Formats: sequence, C-alpha cells, structure tokens
Amino acid sequence: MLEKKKIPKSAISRLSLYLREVTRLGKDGKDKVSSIELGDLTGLTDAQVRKDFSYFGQFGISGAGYDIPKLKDALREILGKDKLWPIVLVGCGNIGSALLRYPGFKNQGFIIKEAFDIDQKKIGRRYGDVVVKDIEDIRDIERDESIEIAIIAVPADSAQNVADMLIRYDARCILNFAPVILKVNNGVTVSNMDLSTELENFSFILTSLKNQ
Amino acid sequence: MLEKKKIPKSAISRLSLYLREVTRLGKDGKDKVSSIELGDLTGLTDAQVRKDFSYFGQFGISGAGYDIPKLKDALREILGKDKLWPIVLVGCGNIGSALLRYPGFKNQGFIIKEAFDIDQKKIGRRYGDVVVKDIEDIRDIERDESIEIAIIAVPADSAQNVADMLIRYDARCILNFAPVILKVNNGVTVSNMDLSTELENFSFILTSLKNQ
DNA sequence: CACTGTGAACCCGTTCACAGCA
DNA sequence: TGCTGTGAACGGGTTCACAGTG
Repeated sequence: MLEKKKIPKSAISRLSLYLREVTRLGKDGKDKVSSIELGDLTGLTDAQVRKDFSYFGQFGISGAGYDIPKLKDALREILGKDKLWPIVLVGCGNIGSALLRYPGFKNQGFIIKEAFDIDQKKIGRRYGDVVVKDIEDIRDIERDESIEIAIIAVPADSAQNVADMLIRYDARCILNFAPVILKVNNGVTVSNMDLSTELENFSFILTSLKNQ
Repeated sequence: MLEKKKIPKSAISRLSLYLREVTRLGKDGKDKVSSIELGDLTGLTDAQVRKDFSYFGQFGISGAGYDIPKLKDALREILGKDKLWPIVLVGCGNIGSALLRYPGFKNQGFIIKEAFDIDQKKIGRRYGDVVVKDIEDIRDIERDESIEIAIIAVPADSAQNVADMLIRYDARCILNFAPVILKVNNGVTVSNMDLSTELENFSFILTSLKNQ
C-alpha cells in the first residue's frame, strides 16, 4: 500500500465524515450514493468528495455512484477501523472522567484501556472495566501492548511532563486537551482539542460583526 | 475597524495561541518578546507570527520585538476578550456536565449562563449558579440578552433540531460536540469538536505506518 | 445519459527575503 | 545591529472542466 500521491491531511478528516454518513445511509437501507449526495451530507462539493477518494483508489461506478457497503468497507480499511484501538488516558478530572464514562468510544473502534491520575482521591475509582491508577504505575504497562494512542486531560502545567512520559512509553499519537503546545520529536502526532481557542474564534467573529 | 486585507481564519486561531503565551510570559515578569521566541513557544515560524500580527496593525518595535503588556491588550481587544461572553449549553450528559463543572471558562472570558436538557432526571440539577432547565423553557430566554454563543452536547440524532431551535433564538456561533454536520444558513458559524474524527486520524496514521 | 476519475487551472495561505526603522 | 513589517514568490489544496466508462 504505497501512496504515490501526497495526501492532504485534511482529506483524512473528511474520510471520517464520509464514513460516518455512509454508515448512516447503510443503516437506512440505501445501497448507492453519488458524490453529489455525499457532498450535501458533509457540506462539501462533489468534486472534493471524488478527489478525496481518488487518493486511495477507485471505488465508484461510472454513471451510477458508489456502492455503499463496498465504500464503507474501503473507508473502514483505509482508516484502520477493523480493529479495536486501545487508548491510555492521563488525567481523570472533569474531561477525563467524562471520556471514561462516554459509551460511544467502543462502537467507534476505540477503547480506553488504562487511566492514570496523580490525585490520590481519584486513584482507585472504577469506570466500567477501568480502574484509575497512579501515574507512577505507568511503567508497569506491558511493553508489548504498546500505548500508541494517548489522551492527555491534565492541567496545562503538567501536560508537557505527561507527554514526555507517554512518549517514553511509545505513544505515537496524542490527543491533547490541555491548553499548551506540546513539544514532541517528529514521529509523534499531536492533535489539540482546545475549547478556548474555539470560543475565542467566536468572540472574535461576534466582536467584528459589532464593530463593522 | 474595517479589514482591508482578507484575514485567513486560521490566523485567528493562532492569535489565541499567541495571547495564551504572551499572557504566560507576562505573568513570568517578562516585558519584551520577539517573533522568534513567540514562534518557538507556539510551534510556528517567526514569519508566520509577524504576518499574523500584520493583518491587524503594527504592534512591534523594530529591532526590539514586542512590548508584552501592549501586545496582550491588543490581542485581547482583537479577540473580543474584554467582556464576559454568556454561553447557552444544550445537553447535560457526560460532556455537557463536564463543561458545566469546568472552572476555567470564567477566567477565559466565557460563562455558561443557561443549561438545558430534555431528560427529566437531569432537569433541576444545579452546577454552581446554573440550574438545568427543560429544553422547552428555552423560549423564556430574554430576547434582549441574546444567545449568540451556544454549545450543543446532545446525541447526534437530535443535534440538528437543537441547532435549528438555537438559531431561531438568535444563536450566531455554535460549538458542536455531536458527530453530525449541522446545516445552518450563512451568518451562523459552526465549529465541530469531533473526537472520533481526531481518533480516526490517529488510526489512519498508525495503520499506514504498519503497512508501509 | 449520468456520474466517476483526474490533469490542469486557480486560489489562498505560508514562506521568503529584504527594505525600513529604532 | 537586530528585529519588525510586508510585497513577492512559492507551494499545496481545492475547484474546474472534461474525457472516460458502465
């Protein structure tokens, strides 16, 4: 599976959207979909839809659109959704515990396998099958069942330390809820879920509207 | 405040980062910062930093960098952070209640003023000063204290309904945690916080690494 | 005929490079 | 001299437009 063309990373995010909608359509009993319909559902142009698919191969039938089950399988394979990905969570405060309680993860192909915190009051709490452990115990994680995906939901001032620790234990992808830019060496992917940045976009927009 | 140049919307998100770092530096007692330092702190190039600022005016001193208090004030003004923005939240499940408990909002200039749910078990719960109300009561919101910023944290299948309702009550900016593309007329800004899209980016990356 | 797949054109954000200023 | 501010060059992602196919 060598990719010749360079694939815009934004295309990958869109594949997620397509998969979501295609799955929904499949549940509704539809079996064919065109790039125009899929564009409408995702708020994108039909050309964008076709171009995105073209990075990965040819899934469509000329004149007839895409076969939904086939397209769904293709997207699932591309996105690596044919396995259950284990996730390590660090920080079990507001956000962390909400994630632990979130039932949707599992049907999405992700599962929080381990949860850590530094706060003695939180350590030992049970969320489903997961018991919150002391952050120190992270060294006991089986090396062969490597971390790969980690979520950081600790306060800003300890996020970098946590990231360094996680990377030492082979984390390759980090979803970061802390409002800091994490410094990581390349080979590690960080994705920031930053509430205040999003809200500040809003206050900017609203302020500009008023001042114009 | 007419903007001649077109400002990339990504520049606004970066302004948030700059403000965050500049605020931090200010607290540390620093009073000057260069575009290079600010770039290091935010993971951006110095040219990017200067270009972003240039969209909004000239804040720097040639040869000496930027005056931190002055820059901070300028960024705060641009981002509209000199007032407390009221937010309406709909959906008080896992994510919604985590947001209600999150103390950081207020010092960031945002405050959840109203919270709604459809579930009788959740209605009436109190989080600080906020009591969860029945979604039906949304019509009682004072029209003059308009909604403007809203957060949707309801399940996917009711998110569009909620969005329509919020927009009817003058919401202009919607932060959407539900995994659906909301259809809104223009003039309304939607920003999606989509956990599964982020995680699927990760599973794509990890899968590609293994297959290469 | 309807719709896919894709090279080419276009557009827009980022980077470069340097003139200008303290 | 050191760093800002910015027009110009660059690059890459999106859109266009149409050839190709069932």
